[in-house]
Amino acid sequence: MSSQPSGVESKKEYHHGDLRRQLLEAVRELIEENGPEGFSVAQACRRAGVSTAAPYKHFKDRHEIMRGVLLLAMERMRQVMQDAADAWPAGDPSRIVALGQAYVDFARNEPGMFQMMFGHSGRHDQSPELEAAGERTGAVVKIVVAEHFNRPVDDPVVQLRAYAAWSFVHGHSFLCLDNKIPFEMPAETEHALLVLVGKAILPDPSAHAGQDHGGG
Amino acid sequence: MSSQPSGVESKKEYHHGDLRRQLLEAVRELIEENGPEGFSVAQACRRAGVSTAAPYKHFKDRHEIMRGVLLLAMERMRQVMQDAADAWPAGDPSRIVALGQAYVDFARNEPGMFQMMFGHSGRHDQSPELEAAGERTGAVVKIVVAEHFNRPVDDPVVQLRAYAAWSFVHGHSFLCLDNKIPFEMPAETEHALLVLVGKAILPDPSAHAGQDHGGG
DNA sequence: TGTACATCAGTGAACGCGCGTTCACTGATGTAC
DNA sequence: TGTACATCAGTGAACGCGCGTTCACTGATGTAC
Repeated sequence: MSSQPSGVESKKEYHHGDLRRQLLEAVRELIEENGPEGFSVAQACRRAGVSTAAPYKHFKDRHEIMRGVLLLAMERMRQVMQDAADAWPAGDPSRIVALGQAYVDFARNEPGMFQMMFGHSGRHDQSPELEAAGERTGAVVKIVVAEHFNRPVDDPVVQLRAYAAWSFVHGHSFLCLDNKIPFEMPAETEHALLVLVGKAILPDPSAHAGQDHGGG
Repeated sequence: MSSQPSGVESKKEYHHGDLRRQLLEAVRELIEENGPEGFSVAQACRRAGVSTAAPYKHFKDRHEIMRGVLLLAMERMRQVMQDAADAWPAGDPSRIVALGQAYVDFARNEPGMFQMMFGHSGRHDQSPELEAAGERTGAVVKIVVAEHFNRPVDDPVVQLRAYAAWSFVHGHSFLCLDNKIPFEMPAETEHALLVLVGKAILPDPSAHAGQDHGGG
């Protein structure tokens, strides 16, 4: 912030001043427009208004750019999920629904990023930082589920149920993006679906205990 | 079959005789090895032992090759799902679990194809034929769920519950491929998970009626 | 059965393209004195 | 405050690469007579 240039945006300067951030943003835009894999360093340069050699002052190579983009996206996702959960008091079942809704909404708002983060992984650009960011996001879900069941976070029931819930919203997100939903689903139906599956996978623990919550 | 050459495999002939099929197989292999997007027409030609111009006697362009590959994959998927369901009598709850397991197994056995079919769609290669094949696959799920609830296939309850179940196995499949499962999951735990979620999303309709199965 | 010929399914060389990355360079900035 | 200079963040031209596709061609095959 303090090292920014004088603030005259339109004035073309030799030193860009904010190129790193602007390249990451350009790549993000390109991916949203053309899909994951649908970007090139050269395109991002054109968009940022610099030569194709400029990025190499800030990044080792193409993959390091991608890792930067993914890291920011993962942090955005964690943030919207955390905010959604925080909108309800701890222990309220609506917290879980809100969390799932935030996940699906993120996928819908940033489909390119979402597909990049989950549809291509393993193959491509990974880093310890990115993995840590992913775990921080996963932790948000686990903590909310742990509160729901009033059990520790590493309890097998919490682990399994949290994973089951995540799988569901994850799958639903992908199917949304792929236009694979075989019927009309307005927002209120989607909400009802999230409530229905939420109740099914994460039943109120106080209701009827003694079921097989088991983990193997 | 009947138009095959004399059967001498190693003999190099001017006319290949089975190039179309062999190109599709080469592309499938390349995608499994290098991931979706990780293939080129040229590589497939090398693998099939023909010049890079040869494919254009059988396909209009790259996209038509892709569509061919995807169509075969979708049909394989439908087949394994149908077979898994048919291994149990109609109405048996195990039918649904077997269907889900077949879905996940397909994703694990053909990760490249699975990601190609679902992780990149919309953007790329689609066709009415492919869409129809996808609907045939979806129909397998819907029919089994309809039998389970003893309701017509187009009943809203069937539609919603079938979709919920599909979302779950779909998400689980993706998370498996991405190595995102945050704990150990041996085969029996996975089976237990499928049973658990199956029961939750598709409860025995004869048990306690009158719940909100609703569709928004 | 033998021959003429249309058709089919290959070849191999070439094309233009956009890409990621490197290179020597240059202009602006920050700092020591 | 003014100047010398190291450093930093750009430029623009060039590179080699693999790609999808086209082209004129050629050799094998099937068929009519």
